[in-house]
Amino acid sequence: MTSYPIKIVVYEDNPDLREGLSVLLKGSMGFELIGAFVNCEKVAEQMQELKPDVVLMDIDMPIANGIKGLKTIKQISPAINVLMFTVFEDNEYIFEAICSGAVGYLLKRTPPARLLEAIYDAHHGGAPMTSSIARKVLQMLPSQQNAMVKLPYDNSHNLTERETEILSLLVKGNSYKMIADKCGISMDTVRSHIKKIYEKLHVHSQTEAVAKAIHERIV
Amino acid sequence: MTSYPIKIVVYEDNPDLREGLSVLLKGSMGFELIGAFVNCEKVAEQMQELKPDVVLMDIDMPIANGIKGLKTIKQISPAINVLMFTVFEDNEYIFEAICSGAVGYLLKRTPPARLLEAIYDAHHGGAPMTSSIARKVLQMLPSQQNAMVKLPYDNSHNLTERETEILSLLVKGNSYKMIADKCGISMDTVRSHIKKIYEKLHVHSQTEAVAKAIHERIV
DNA sequence: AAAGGTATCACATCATTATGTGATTCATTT
DNA sequence: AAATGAATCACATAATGATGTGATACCTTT
Repeated sequence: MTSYPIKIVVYEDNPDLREGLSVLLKGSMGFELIGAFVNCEKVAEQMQELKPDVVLMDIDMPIANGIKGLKTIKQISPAINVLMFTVFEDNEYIFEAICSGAVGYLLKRTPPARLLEAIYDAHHGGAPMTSSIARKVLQMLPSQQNAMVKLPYDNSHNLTERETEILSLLVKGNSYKMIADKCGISMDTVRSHIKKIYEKLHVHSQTEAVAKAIHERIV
Repeated sequence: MTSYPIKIVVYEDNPDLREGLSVLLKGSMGFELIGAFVNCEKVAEQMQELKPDVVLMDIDMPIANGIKGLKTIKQISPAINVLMFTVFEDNEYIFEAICSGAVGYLLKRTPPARLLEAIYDAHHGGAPMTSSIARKVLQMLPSQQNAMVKLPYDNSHNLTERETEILSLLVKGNSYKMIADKCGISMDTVRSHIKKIYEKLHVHSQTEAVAKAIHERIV
């Protein structure tokens, strides 16, 4: 799954920067630059031919820009990890890039060592980004208020307190015996509670009850 | 808005670690530790009295845990930047912490220099987190846009296709027999797959496996 | 005082799950 | 050619779970 060295393709219209990246990657153990292009016009063919592990993608390029390139790549080979690489912390682009499957977002002023680290991380299942970008990403997430509002416990099934307690212990993976212990009651009582829970939830096994409990936010 | 030095409060039940953080912060220019506590029981009063800029919050503490503490803090003083600080990259907690307004998520094995950097970032509008946590956060984002772009399920447990399939059938409430039917294999084979799944997920019952599968977005 | 719901416990039985050991086939990697 | 891992099946046993039928005690609400 993870290969060594990491095969990298760069899209970057600035010749100096492209050259700089090329030198950096060539001089670094474990990284192999297998292609560097000025824009994304032929990204589809290039991906199919080169099969890189990681793509470093400038956003602001003439003719075919990086967001477009990203989308094309994720369409034809979703497994390739694309790192966006840009001068600006531009919210719009960040949002679009992340939603289109970019795995990270780096600024061009990232020091070389961090850049290599980021490429490594991207290849190994991480999503490298600066903390200020991360903050912007977090702002796209449901806020705490929303979360609060969206997460009331559902008790449309009219479970009693005890039943809810036992259900939540089930969700946490406790056996009947463990529940009996934790609640200080007999296993038979646990049984009878669980029987009642099944009736109320209209299920016939622990598994179903647990799945329903989590999905419907009962516990 | 940004103050100097950065005033920090730590919640951490491990005395060694608490002491270590204390020494680190005292020895670092620009950082001032103004409080360190073993749990979040009195977090409300402490916040009102100390008014820190950044809180470093352990998650797994006895009596009053870090998620609870986080929620209390964001309720009474939303401006305080809370950094979660934990041993585990546990999806459940990450999701809850981020949705509750945590500004970052650090692992305890973060080297001291990075830790200071993270606190600095948190205070200056960033959201420091490791790239692997960032990846998990990305997975929480609505992957609107093309259905093509599917952010990958968490497969950090390295389940095979077949195992994932069977796990998802379990989550839907199927018994071994039903799974055997639907997959066209024998019950014994289902058993052996499930045994393997348990090993990989480090669980010992259907219930635990199902809970983990849902919480960690494995299926 | 009666009725209804909750929480508790017991006994019984059958079904399902968990765990161990072992084996075969196929494809991939070394 | 050998090693590895995935997927398949079999047999066996112990533990756990599902379901049924009662029963007692304690609250509320009627």
